Amino acid sequence: MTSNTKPLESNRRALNVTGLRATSQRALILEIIRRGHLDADEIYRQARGKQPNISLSTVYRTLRMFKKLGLVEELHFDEEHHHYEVKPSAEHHHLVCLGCGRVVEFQYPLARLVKRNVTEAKDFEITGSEVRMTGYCSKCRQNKK
Amino acid sequence: MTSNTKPLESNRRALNVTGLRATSQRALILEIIRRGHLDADEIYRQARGKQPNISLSTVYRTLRMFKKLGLVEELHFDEEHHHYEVKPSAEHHHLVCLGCGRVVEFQYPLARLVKRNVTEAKDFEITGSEVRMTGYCSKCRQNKK
DNA sequence: CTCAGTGCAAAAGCTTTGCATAATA
DNA sequence: TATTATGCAAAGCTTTTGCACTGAG
Repeated sequence: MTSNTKPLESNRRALNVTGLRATSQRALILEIIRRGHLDADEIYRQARGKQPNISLSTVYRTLRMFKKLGLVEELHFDEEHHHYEVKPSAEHHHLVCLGCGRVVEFQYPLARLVKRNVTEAKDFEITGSEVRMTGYCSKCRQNKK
Repeated sequence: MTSNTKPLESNRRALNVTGLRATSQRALILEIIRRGHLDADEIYRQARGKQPNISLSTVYRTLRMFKKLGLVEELHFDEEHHHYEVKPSAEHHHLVCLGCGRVVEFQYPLARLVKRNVTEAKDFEITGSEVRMTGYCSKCRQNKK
């Protein structure tokens, strides 16, 4: 492994902060997740491009680890696989196009709004929210016509 | 109170409308889903109480079928299993307590609100939404103290 | 009588785990 | 050096599928 990149270095530092050992696998996986919403297998495939020996178990173990540490978030875009993304600082949500599969993120303080306006939520401490709205983007609607 | 007039019978009729054959298994499964959010295995277990020969495959096949027909909706309360509920007429959402696992439903026109206020959603045709907010109910917060 | 639907067993995913080896602090 | 993390293979779950049989229409 000679081809080094800067982002991996900063990921290493991010890992050190957590008290975990900063292995090349973890730095690499974190780097890959930063690039988008991926499921375990896609992460594995991309990771093998840089580190051919990496194993799927490591990917899963690392993902579970990151999730527990709050470094990444697990999403449910489709019914099959979990997807992961680095945990964003601000509450944000997803629009998923059923036509092309594109995922659009948007920010909106829905949790706060729900807490304010929904009786059932008033005595509930909301710590996380996953909002996934599905439908069709303008392009796909045009194509269907 | 509730019409004890053979719910299975009315489910049969609901099935006939769809063009499917109204088997006893399908009527039973639909009846069980009406009673709450359950995953495939729980549905299977309950179904076997009434029909000991029913198979897990039938449960899965039926669930997939119902989902395709829009009779039931698939939810993702935990990371492990899919849960199902009969498709509600009004848009509604879920609060999931991470302490006791209780699921509270609430109604609020979030899709409309998002469509109105979120730029990214303006040219998006929203056909469905799954909103799942997690946290701790008042009881569990007290217990933690 | 026909063919969609079922039960059973086997297969196919996705994810986790046990254990010996390798790498980090 | 003392552990922690990894790779590999095997096991564990949930879900799907092939096939002969059953039952609804």
